[in-house]
Amino acid sequence: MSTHLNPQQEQAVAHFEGPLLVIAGAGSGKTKVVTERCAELMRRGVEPHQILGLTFTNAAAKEMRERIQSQGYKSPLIATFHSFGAKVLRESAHLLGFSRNFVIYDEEDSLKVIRKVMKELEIDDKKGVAKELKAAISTKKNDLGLDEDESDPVFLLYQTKLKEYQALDFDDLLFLVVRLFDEHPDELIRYQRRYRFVLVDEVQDTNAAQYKILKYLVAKTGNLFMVGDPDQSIYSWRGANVDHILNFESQFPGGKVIRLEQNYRSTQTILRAANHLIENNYSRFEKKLWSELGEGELITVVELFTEKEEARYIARKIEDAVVSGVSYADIVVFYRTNAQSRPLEDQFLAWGIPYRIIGGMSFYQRREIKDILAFMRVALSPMDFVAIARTINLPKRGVGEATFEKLVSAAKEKGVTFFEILKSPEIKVSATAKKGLQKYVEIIEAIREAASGTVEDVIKTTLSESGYFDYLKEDPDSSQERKENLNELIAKAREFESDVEEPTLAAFLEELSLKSSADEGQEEPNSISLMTLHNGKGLEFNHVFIAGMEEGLLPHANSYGDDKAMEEERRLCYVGMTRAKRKLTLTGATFRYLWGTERDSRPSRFLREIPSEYLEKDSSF
DNA sequence: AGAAGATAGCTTTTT
DNA sequence: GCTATCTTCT
Repeated sequence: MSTHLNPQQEQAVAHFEGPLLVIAGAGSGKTKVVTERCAELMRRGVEPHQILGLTFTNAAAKEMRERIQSQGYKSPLIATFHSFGAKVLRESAHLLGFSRNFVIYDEEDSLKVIRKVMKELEIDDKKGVAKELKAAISTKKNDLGLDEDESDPVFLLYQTKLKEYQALDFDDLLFLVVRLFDEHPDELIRYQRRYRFVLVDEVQDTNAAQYKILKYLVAKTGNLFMVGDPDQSIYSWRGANVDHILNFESQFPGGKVIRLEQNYRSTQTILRAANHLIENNYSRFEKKLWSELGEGELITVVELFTEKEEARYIARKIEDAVVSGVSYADIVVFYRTNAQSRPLEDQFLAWGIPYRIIGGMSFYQRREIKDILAFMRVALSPMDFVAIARTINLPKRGVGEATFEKLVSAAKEKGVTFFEILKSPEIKVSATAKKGLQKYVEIIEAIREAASGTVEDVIKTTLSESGYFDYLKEDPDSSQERKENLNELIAKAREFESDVEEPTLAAFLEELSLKSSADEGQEEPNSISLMTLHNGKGLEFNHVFIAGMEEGLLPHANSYGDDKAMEEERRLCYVGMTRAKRKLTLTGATFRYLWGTERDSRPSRFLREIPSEYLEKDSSF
């Protein structure tokens, strides 16, 4: 075994069978322990295909795979929960009444289904209602909070429609796996036999459905290796439940707990400050992080006048750091809300500081990308009505909503597919609509034909057959940028073609639908990073700025009066602080434009919770 | 069917 | 103040 592990790490790596919970504090070498443990299992003769590693993000899964491979081992299956769910359901969804060619709906697609459901149930589609209903369904699925005889008409109709469209939403990728295991024990046994050892990263973020899947998978062997940190639980608003960690000992009697408390990332000053902050939380799993990396510099705290001043200050400090030899890539600016990026971007542009924004609007959510992907989806999954509705009149070819609805109900009545109706000679629609529909069928069939070739060809066929570039010219302001994005999509397809063993169109579409904005663009190497605190988890930087250390922002005003939410805000701040290796700077503004009006801001309570011995006020401006 | 005007939103969002 | 979506008008 490697000698570069500390005793606790070594103990975790050496663990063989039975349940183990590793409480891994920030910067305590968590990834190293997980990958070493995988390697150690294989050294002991466990085959790679007997191991399953589960993560929350594609990035984390990729990092683990690469680290295992770099040690000369074949990587086991390391997947996100959702892509694992998709994999299971591709094998077994027929048992639940779904084709194995189901499509995966993202938030936008699902919302369209909800709006359709609301229309049919005559629910007034006021602003935000659809989103609320979607969120309620999402919570139900993630919390496994469904009654035996679920009677919510919205939920029932929504699920019926998804099945009709042969589509699953993100939550179904977990929820239906649970249902599969509930209802088909023989299927469960297959997976239990396949994966003798299960590892989970960031277990503090698991929701009830994910936890149930874990418990199912290891029910026979108990070989569950969980790594997480309750102090970094920042997704409870998405259904994550820290109790899964806190109740580990009662859930897995005889399970072992190991704490990794030595931090290899931050200076003592930063770490002690973060420790003091988090100790203000009541519900915790007590642990004490320590570091040997020296005291280092004090944490700089500055209150500027406005958000513009704040951005200017940060820009100046970045330039100072760069002049003294720090590289741009070593610097990050965190904020609580995406809206805060605007003034920062303005200043960085003015100062010529190269930056990139992580998260935010995803490439794959852009309209032109979704349009083209929708065409391809229809070619592959002719029941995908969300994609059909999106493309049938794109570009405009005289097929309006009324015509579309007429056709849909006609198909339902006659019990034939939508495309059969389109081809049937007796459809009674206007002449223009008829012509348009004919054209549409031609487009889809051309794409379907191209689908036996490369993904790149399919995209090119889609673009030319649909006349999409001409359509883009209608809006000259945006056409150039959208065109570039589409070329980027072609480039990604090419990349996919060379990276993947079986680069089918279906595989391409699945990969894209499970990809997030944070997975993109590691390309620009020498630039600072801008991101929300949520997106910072798992990362580290030499210099960390946290902007907007103000009441109302961090902690966010929506957490006032809710102790649990307030503690999560504190953890969010803690996560941000513990990203810093050497230098941490906390900034805020006295006046801030928010929603169009200027508002007074008071410094964040979290600043007062950090002992002043670790802080220095900067008054050099 | 389509486009211009009106209105209500607005925290985070691994997938 | 910005912008995504809804309504209304042609």
